[in-house]
Amino acid sequence: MQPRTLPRGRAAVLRAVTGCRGRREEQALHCVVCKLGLASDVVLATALLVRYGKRGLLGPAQRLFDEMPRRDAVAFNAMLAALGASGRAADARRLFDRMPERDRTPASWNTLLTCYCRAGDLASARTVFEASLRAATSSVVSWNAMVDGYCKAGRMDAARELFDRMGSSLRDVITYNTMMAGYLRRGDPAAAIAMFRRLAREEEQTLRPTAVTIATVVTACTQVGDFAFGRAVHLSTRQLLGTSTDAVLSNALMDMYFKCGSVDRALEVFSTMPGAPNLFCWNTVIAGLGRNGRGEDAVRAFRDMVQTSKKINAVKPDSVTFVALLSACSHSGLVREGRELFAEMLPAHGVAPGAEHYGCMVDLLCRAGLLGEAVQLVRTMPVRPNAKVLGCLLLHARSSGDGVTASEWAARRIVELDVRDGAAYGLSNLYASLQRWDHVERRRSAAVASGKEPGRTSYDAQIPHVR
DNA sequence: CCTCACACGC
Repeated sequence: MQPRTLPRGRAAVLRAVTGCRGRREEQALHCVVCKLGLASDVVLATALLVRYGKRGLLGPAQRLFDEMPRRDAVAFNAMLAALGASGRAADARRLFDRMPERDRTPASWNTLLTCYCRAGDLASARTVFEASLRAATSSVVSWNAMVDGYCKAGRMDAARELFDRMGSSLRDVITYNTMMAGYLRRGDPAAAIAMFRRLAREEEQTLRPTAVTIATVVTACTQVGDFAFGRAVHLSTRQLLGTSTDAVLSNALMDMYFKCGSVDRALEVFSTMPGAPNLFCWNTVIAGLGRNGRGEDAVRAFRDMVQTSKKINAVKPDSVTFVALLSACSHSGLVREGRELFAEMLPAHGVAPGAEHYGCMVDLLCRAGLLGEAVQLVRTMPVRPNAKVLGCLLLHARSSGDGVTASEWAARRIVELDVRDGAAYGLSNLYASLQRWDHVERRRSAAVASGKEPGRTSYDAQIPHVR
């Protein structure tokens, strides 16, 4: 049933639903839709369903779907995707089997395929893929979805096999983007760059890179440290893309420039990026300034973020923002600022300090020689101190004159840590370097006896800092 | 209105 009135209003509501972010906006728009008597509009209901589904709110999504007076293939697909996003592949399968026109809707097959991939059931995904090939409901999207499934499962060999089977006539730029992202995720940025070069070389006439392609290859350059090639890609972006950059690409470029020490170029990207910076961009800037020893500027950027957010669009600092910010204070020795920002986290910004934030503060206080205050903070913290926090304390306690009691205290807390925690196990290696053999023996035999001895961890890499 | 790709802190 199409509404007789408000056709323009309907279009405006639809645009608002597809463009909104944040759950409060969604709920408000849902109310507006109901109040305007548009709840039975399949298109609007589907748009709302998609929002809820992406947020993992399966209940409201299911209710919208159930209350639709009639359901088209798009509504079914949206519901399938919502189930998939919540890991409910079996429920998606049952809904798919109930679909009246599924043989003529390729998107449904692709959605089901993706549901299985997300649930980690690659075998079922492959079965759906092969069936869609036989049923002639497949398209390049089906191939890309299957390739992505293998990539996300870390099976790059299987992904590569499909990539080769596709041939240049079937592959599109998303196939390339998917493979590049897969290699990056597996920790092989060189292979991602090789893919990019192949795209540029072989598919020059037919395929154009997208902003995603450029963002991915720039990230790969950052990871291998090939800043020359990353810079070259940046300079030819306009020519490659034909359009200007987007927020994601700007973010990748800023990250690269910060990590190679080109603070000015990073800030230039920031100030010329299209639209208002989102949370990711602010976090990158704050972290980037911090890692380049520009703590004061990082704090200033944070203040800017909070100020501008009040006016235009609500970008609220999150947990990552404060890790970046407090680390920046720590690296630049900004004790007073760090303390103030830490104190205002929950009351002013609604972000509850977690173990990682306490870790930053302990680091900050220890570096400034305020060992007593650091111990006091760990003693009173509402979160269970983790191996990083205690390790930091122990590290600094040893080198300070009044650190004996702090050292003993931290040592006792460390012994209480869960041996199954990789970082906690790593701490026993730290003990080894400190000649605390008695503790090492006790902890190791406990770990081996319980059959839960983990492998070496990244924490080991921190040991050379101990002197 | 739906199905495939990308970005941040230790």
